[in-house]
Amino acid sequence: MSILSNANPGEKPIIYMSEVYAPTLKEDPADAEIASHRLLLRSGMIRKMASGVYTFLPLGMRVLSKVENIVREEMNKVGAQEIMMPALQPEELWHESGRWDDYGPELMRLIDRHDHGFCLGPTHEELITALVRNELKSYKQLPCTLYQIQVKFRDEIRPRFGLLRSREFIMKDAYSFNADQESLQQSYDDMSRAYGTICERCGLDYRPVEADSGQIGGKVTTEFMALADAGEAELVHCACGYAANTEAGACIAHPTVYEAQGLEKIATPGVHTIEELAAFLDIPESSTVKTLVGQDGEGNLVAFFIPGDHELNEIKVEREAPGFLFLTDEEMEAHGLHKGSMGPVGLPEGIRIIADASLRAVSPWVVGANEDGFHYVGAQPGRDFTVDAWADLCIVAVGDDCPECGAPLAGARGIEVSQVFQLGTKYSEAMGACFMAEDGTEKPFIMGCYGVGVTRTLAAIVEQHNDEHGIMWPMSVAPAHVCIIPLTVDDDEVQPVAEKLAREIAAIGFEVVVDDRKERPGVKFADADLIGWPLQVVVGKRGLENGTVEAKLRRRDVKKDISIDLLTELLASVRRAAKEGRNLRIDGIGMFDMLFD
RNA sequence: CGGGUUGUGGCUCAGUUUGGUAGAGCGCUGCGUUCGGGACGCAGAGGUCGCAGGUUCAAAUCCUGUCAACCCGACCA
Repeated sequence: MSILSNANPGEKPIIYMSEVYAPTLKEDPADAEIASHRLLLRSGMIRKMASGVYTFLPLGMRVLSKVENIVREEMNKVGAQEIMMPALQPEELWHESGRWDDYGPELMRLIDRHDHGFCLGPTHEELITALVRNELKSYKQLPCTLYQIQVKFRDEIRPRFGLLRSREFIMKDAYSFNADQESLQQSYDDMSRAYGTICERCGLDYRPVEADSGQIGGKVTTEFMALADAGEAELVHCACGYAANTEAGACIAHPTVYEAQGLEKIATPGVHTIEELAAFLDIPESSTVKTLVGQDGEGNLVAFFIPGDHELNEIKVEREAPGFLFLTDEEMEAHGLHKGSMGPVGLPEGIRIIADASLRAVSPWVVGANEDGFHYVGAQPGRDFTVDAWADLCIVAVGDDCPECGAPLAGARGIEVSQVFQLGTKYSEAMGACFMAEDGTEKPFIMGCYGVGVTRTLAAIVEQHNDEHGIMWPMSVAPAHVCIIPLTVDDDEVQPVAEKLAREIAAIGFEVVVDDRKERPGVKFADADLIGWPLQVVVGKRGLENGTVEAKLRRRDVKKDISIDLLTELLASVRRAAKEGRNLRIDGIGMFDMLFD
């Protein structure tokens, strides 16, 4: 596939910087911290209108369109059909799904003059389900996948990081309607593959990761994370390709064993935390066992046991004990529990004991003795106490075993640019969206939903492709491919050469801008680096004396004087080849790369 | 919603402690000199100092209230 996938064959119009509304900033805006926010503002691509609300200026708009088109092309390739639903959505549909009450304050609600309730859509499951329920009626019409690229609204608690977490953003959302689980899996796999391709075409270093399905519901889901320190998500990943969000990833800890002869109670004065216990015994925290007690939704007491060097994962806890809440200090007192020295041996009757699966292979344990200032070493499951259930309970940590290959996991931060879900029948059942199956029975659609944060993807690209001078756009999404910089614009030598080169390069399908502003060279160079054109071609009197121009590859930060004759010849041969219908592949910057090798 | 910080020309900030008629740099306009990595000189334009009250002869500065933005924590593409 060509990197220059958005280029149609034939000449492109040339863009003149003197006519472009692209106000660049010499200084960093005070309220921008991270690279993408800072550089998108400075390069004149976006402007803030309110907290978490941005305008796209012409250059930013060009990039946005390119990202959208990449998404659009990949969606069309897997047979999804583009539609456009309203951002303004009637309240009734949200009552049908139950989310008017469930979604919370993040839903932007409003009331029209007739006192009808509406919201600005944060997502479109309700609308799409309402759309198809009257018209998709037979299994013969399935599977069907629809998508749109549209603005979404979420009243974020705290908008931040520019486009990474905004209140109004562009999202591509797709919804598949399937007759059975097998078909859903097919749609899901197609989408996952398309999402990988989208990330690749956008030049992102990304990982598909195991994730939690959050508010949208459903069981099976994958997040696509662009690796970046500015990302809000923590993930673990492995050379074998496995990756997981730490919120949701399977955890295989390896607790270490502190050998003891038998159950032995030892005095541990002043010890209240795992850290203090490990220090007191001079053993690693991984050799201790942490006890956490709470009540499930039905009021039953539950005690969780996990390796001392790990944290309890609340999502996993919810699976084992729905409605689980930790006991307050007062409640612990009331149940005869001693904070800081709890353990499985001698727990009050009736407390259910659930232990992390990693502890199954470990015996004995170092635990609290349920007595202030005392702990047990050598506590043996089965002999000294009974574990009611074993489960995966911990937040996965760097160094834990990869569940796929067993190698130690590495840590990273990521930006969640997209996510695929298998929704199942949550919305189709709630909203009565059914079809007639082959066997003549009426069944609810099995649905999948698939989102790409388009504006977030744009920001993620900048996070991954920048240096101290500015942005380094990948060819595939750059606002234009080549910037010609005539160093003077009021003489009859430099400008005509710049014009001629611009036309020749545009003629073979590249997007060309000419920086014809009456600015000093330093200003043009600085702006070109800041905006991040993939290739710069500098035309100046000094070079013309030798018949050369200077070309600079932004991403490699290399400059080279190139003979104008040679360049013209090269461009002409590409043009000829195209005219003769020879399949000469113009793979973006690769063509220019060879000028530098 | 808790914790922290900040609101002063388009942008970045000083001035606030100790009240006394609003400053700098960048940007903008004009003229001139410059002209291969964010030039220089001269002359200009542009600010109810976030907003509302209060104290005072006098408030950017002190007091009260309020609004907004940003950063750190709990939600999410």
